[in-house]
Amino acid sequence: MEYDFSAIEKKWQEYWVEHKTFAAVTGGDKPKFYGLVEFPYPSGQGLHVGHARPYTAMDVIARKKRMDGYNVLFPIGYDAFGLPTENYAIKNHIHPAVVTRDNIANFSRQLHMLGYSFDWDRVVDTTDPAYYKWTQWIFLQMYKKGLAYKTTMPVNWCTSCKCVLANEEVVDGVCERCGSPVIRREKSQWMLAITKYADRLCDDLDDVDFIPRVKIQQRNWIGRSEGMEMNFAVTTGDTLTVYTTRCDTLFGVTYMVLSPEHPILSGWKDKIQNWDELQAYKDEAARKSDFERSELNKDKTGVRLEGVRAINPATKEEIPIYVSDYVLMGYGTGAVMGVPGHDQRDWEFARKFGLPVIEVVAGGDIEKEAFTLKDDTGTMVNSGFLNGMTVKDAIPAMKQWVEDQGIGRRKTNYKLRDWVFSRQRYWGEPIPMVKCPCCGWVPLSEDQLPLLLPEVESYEPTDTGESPLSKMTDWVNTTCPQCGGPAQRETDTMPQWAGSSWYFLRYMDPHCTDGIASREAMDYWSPVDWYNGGMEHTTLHLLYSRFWHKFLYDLGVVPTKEPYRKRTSHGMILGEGGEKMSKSRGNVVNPNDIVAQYGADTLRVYVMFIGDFTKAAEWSAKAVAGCKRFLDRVWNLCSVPRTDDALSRANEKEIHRTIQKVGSDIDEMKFNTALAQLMSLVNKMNADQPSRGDVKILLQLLDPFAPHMCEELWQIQGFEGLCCESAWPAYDESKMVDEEKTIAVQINGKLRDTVVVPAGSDKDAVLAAALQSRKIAGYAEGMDIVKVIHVPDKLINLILKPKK
RNA sequence: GCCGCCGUGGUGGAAUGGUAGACACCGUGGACUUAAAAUCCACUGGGCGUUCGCCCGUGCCGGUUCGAAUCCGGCCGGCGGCACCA
Repeated sequence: MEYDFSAIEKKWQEYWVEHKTFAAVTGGDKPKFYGLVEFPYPSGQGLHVGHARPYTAMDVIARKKRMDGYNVLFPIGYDAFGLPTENYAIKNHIHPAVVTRDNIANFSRQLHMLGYSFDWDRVVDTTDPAYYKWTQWIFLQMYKKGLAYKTTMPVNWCTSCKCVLANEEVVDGVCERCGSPVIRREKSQWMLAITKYADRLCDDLDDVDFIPRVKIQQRNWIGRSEGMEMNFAVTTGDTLTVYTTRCDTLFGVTYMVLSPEHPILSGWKDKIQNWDELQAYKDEAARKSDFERSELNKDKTGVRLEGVRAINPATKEEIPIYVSDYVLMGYGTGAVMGVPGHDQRDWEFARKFGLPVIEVVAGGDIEKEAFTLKDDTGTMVNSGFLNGMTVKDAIPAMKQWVEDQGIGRRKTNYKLRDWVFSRQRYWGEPIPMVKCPCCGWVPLSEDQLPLLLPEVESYEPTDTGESPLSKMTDWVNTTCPQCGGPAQRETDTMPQWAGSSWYFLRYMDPHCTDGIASREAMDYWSPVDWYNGGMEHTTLHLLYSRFWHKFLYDLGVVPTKEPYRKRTSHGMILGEGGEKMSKSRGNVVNPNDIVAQYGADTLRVYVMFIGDFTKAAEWSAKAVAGCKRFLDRVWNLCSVPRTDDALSRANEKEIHRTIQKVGSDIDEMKFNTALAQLMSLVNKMNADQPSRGDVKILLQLLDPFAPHMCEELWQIQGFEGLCCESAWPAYDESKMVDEEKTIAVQINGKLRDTVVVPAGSDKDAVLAAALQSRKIAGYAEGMDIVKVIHVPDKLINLILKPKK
């Protein structure tokens, strides 16, 4: 018989809302648990099954934690600023706030429809002025501490969005969001000095429980390297500073290379004999985007400076200086020492320009390729006082020598760049800064916050690269907070990452009016105990929010150094056929359709059963139906009156095992095997009719996955209170043991038979039983038993040799 | 190029040193039905042989071990991240 899922699910969803069943209360005696999922961007398409997987997973965890006796905070909100809404507003001439309101209403309805146990009194919306007031406040604190600054720099400009992008938002030379080409433009931008936190963002990863992949990717992105800055004397009389991680190879330096943008070049204009050639090369490099420069990495280009040479401080020999675009101005000093014997790029460059290649570390074949060391092997040669040393010893020895000579110093470098924080768009948080002709940039005073977005007639971005706000002269023209004279507001807005960098703090106290959240609430709920989200946010949102949190920690605003104790990640749900779901492929599954056809509980069970949670999984309509069949079986089993509150003898053992397995599997996010175990238990109960006590435990164990149905059946069986508020059942290991065990019998490591023996039988007893087997006796005929390996209750392996 | 992950039936996947394929999907046969759907029961890795067995089998080749999907080395293939970062 099928159950009436639509009536049952509606009934319990309304009950939970009306009774605020899942409202979190700050404080109390219970231990707290704060489970977090990434809040959605409320797009016009509505919720996607891609949301359902991570949301259901954390809902299962949150529901189980409540049954485990935790005080659980499981909140949701909307990351609602952003381009799609703005573009939709432009196209349809609707205010983005209206679009946002409608989309949020739709998302909210869908999230309720899936039965998530969110605390609906704590919903956060980043576009709410009561929220973005505090986003602006954090920006002002950063400005006051010198972490927010405005500078003119080449930026990534998306030709379609007509907007600046952060480095992290440019993927393969195109805009991460719209796929249009990204070009370089000089623009004045607000920047956040995330690089000042680079070391802590790296080091503090040691103290958090993030999955290794996330830690590796963050460390990779930060790209810390320990090396030296070294000064090379130049024949012009000045010095050239390079950065290197391989100072041990100094004797192998046969040339220098400068970035085309290196500022020292202009000072050498009258000394460089081939200036015209150099200028032409610089002009060409300037026309290329970073992407083009790195894409053309097959063939090295460059210009040799005529009339200027450097001196190798180790060999005292004069060496040529080149300009080449493989050296980037943005990393290190914009100048490198060329060590062709031991750096592959230098090797290629030297080959192309006919430069000498000197071996200073023996062990490779520098005729064929550079001998670059990965594991500190090799011995120093042709290197004066370093000769005979291992590389491991040579590096500190050379560092010491360079410092003693006063020609260099130890230096740490990072790939991480400061965060480009301005966007030339309307639908974002206004940056609360005023430009005064007398005072320069002046922050708004905190009592002026929130600085509201003005109503504009058109949200169209401008081709000049100015925000739509720049046309709002009434809003732009203001007075200087410092001198009171006429001044102009900043018209750029913040990127979408701003609002999401601290939203988890707001959930702790979402209606707080005198701070981002009350100290009491933050002391109680911090840190987030478990944050699950997508790998695509590892180098963006996750890094940015850790940075903001550390800044707030330094201000004394938040109580912990790190925002998240534990971070896990889910795999994507792919369309049928194994491709990414997308509108253009037409393979998008809408949760509304699945819920209408099978109910929310089936969708929840399916997305948890689909496969390993951490890996990508392919949608299968057939398998969804299988999950519905499972729930129908549960319904049929549990909706008939049952008697006897004790566990039935027939099912007792399997029930205790299931309690243990489902509990540990949920804790480890192995939802698929938890459900497999529950399916086995249901199959068992179908064979051996369950008692009322059996049914009770089944409902409790299944409740996190299929909460509506379990709650209904709980009521039908007449159990007290709510199933979701009952205590997670305990298992008794002594009730799980088998009296008899089936033992695998191997001959020389190959399985030949099985025997049944009493549990806990010793080696001799098992051996005796094995030899009783006709098959085993047949194998043992005419053989000596040389050795017997016994694994208690599992296996016995007889090593046989022919009798002499 | 560097870093990381992965490779198991027709399919999704279990099993992380001890009976490979749990659980499910698909498929086949049966029961029920006037019939179909639904439901229930049985079978379901490949091959040889048919009461009962035997051989092969976790991308490929080797190694360690009494015993390897699992550990180690080397290939092949796929996915993700970073990428002229000195």
